[in-house]
Amino acid sequence: MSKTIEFQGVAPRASLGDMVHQQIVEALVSGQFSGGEELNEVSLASQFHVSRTPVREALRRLASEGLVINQRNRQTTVVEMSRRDVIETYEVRRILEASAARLAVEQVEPRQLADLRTLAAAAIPPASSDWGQGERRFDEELHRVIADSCGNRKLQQEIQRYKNLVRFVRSRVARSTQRLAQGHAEHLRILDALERRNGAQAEAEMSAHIASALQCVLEDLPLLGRTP
Amino acid sequence: MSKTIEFQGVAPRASLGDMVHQQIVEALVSGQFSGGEELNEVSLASQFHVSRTPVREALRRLASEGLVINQRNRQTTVVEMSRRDVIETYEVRRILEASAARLAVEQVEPRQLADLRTLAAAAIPPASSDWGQGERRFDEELHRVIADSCGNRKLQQEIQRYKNLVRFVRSRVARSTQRLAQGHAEHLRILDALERRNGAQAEAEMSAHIASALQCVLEDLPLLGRTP
DNA sequence: CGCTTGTGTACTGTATACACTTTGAGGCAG
DNA sequence: CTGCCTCAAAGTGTATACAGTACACAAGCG
Repeated sequence: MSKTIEFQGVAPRASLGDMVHQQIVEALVSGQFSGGEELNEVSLASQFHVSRTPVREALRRLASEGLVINQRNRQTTVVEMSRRDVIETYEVRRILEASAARLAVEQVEPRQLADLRTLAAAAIPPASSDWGQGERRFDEELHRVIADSCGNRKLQQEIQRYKNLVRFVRSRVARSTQRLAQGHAEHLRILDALERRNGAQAEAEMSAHIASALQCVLEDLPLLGRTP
Repeated sequence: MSKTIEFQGVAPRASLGDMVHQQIVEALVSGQFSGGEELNEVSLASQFHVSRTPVREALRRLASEGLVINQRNRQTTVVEMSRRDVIETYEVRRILEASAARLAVEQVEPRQLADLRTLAAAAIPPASSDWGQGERRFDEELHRVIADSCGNRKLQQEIQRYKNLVRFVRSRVARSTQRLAQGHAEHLRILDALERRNGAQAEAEMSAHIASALQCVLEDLPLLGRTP
C-alpha cells in the first residue's frame, strides 16, 4: 500500500489530529480505501508528516463515528459493511432525516426555499448535458437546508454524523443516471411539501426518498466489503 | 477540588483509556460534577494513577458523546445544558426510542415480555414501600429490551449513546414519587402495546412517555448549569 | 506428518519530555 | 485610576521512547 494523502486546504487553527481526521474521512468517503483494509498508525503518521499521537486521536474519533474498527492491540481496520449494516444505517438515517423534514416545515425560511427552487431548476433532466452535476448540488443543499432548519441542533448533529457513513457507502456503488433522475423527482416532492408547510407530507416524502435510495444501493451491493 | 475517583470493578482486558472513560462517565451521570466544571488532564491522571495519554483519550471520547466540551488549548469542561439543550436531547431520544418501539413489536420474544410483566408486577404503586426501586428496575429493563429487540444494531447504538446524556440530565433533577408513579403507568401502556404487537401504538406510547418525562425534567430545570 | 512451543517481528498501549498557547497578575506610563 | 505591556504560570498539543501484546513462522516433539 503506497497511497499518498497530503494535507489540502485546512482550517488554520485546527489541531493536527483534526486535520488528519478530516483527511482520512475524505479518503474514506471518496472510496480510496477498501473495506477491511488495515490502517497502520506509523505509516499514516509518516504520510502526514506528524507523529503517531495525532494519528491515534484521529483513528479513535473515526471509530466513534463508525467508519473504522478499533480493537485493542489490533490494527485499526476500515469498516466492512454487510448488507445488513447498510440497511440499518439507511434506516437510522431515514428516521433522523424524516423527523428533521417534519420539523423543518416550521422554521425553514422562504428565502431558502426560493434558493432551492433555483437549484432545482438548474437540474431538470435531461435539460442539459450536466444536469446531473446540478442534481447532485440540489441534493446536497436540500438535505443540508432541512437538517439546518429543523430547529434542533442535536438532531442536526446526528444527521451530520450519519452523512459520512452514507457517503462511505455511496462511494462504493455507482449512481446511475436513472437513479439521479428518480432522486430528482423525489427531491421535488420533498421541496413541494416544505413549501406547503405540510410536516406530515414532508416526513413521508423524505422517508420514501431514503427508502428508495437504499433500494438502489442494495442492487449494487456485492461491490461492498473487502476487494482483494 | 479534591474529588477522589478510584477504579472499581472493570473489565480485565479494557485499556486504561476505556477504564478512565467509564469512571468519568459514572461520575458525570451520577452528578459528581457540576456543569461548566473544568476537568484538568494532569489532576485526573494523578487521581487515576495513569499518565495523561489515557486521560486525553477518555476526554476526547467523552466530548464525542456530548458529555464534555473540548476546545483547543482550553481545559475540557463538563457540558452545561441549557433548557434548549435538554429539550433537544429529549426530542432526539424520543425520535430514536419511539422508532425502536415500533420496530420492536416485530422481534421481541414472548419470554422477554413475560419477564417484563414480572418486573412490572413488583412495581405496582403503592403496593410496597420499595415499589419505587422496582419501578426504576422495570423502567431500565423496558427501555433496554426495546432497544435490544428493535432488530437494528445501529439504532440500538444511538439509543445507548443518548442514554448517558439522559442520565446526566436526570442526575441533576429530583425524580418525585409522583413522577415515578406516572412513569409506571406509561410503561405499562407501552408494554401493553408490545404484547398486542401493535407497532403504531407502541411508537405513540413511547413518544408520549418521553414527552411526559421531558415535562417533568423541565419543571426542575433551574437546577441545571453551573452551581457555584 | 501434525501438533505444540519457542521466538522474532511488527504492531499498539502508555509514559514522559518538550513546545506552544492562553491567561492573569503586576508594573509602568499616561 | 486606568490602560497597556511584559512575563510567569498553568494547561494543552505533539513527539518520542519504551513496554506489552498478538501473530507468524520455524524448530522440536510426539
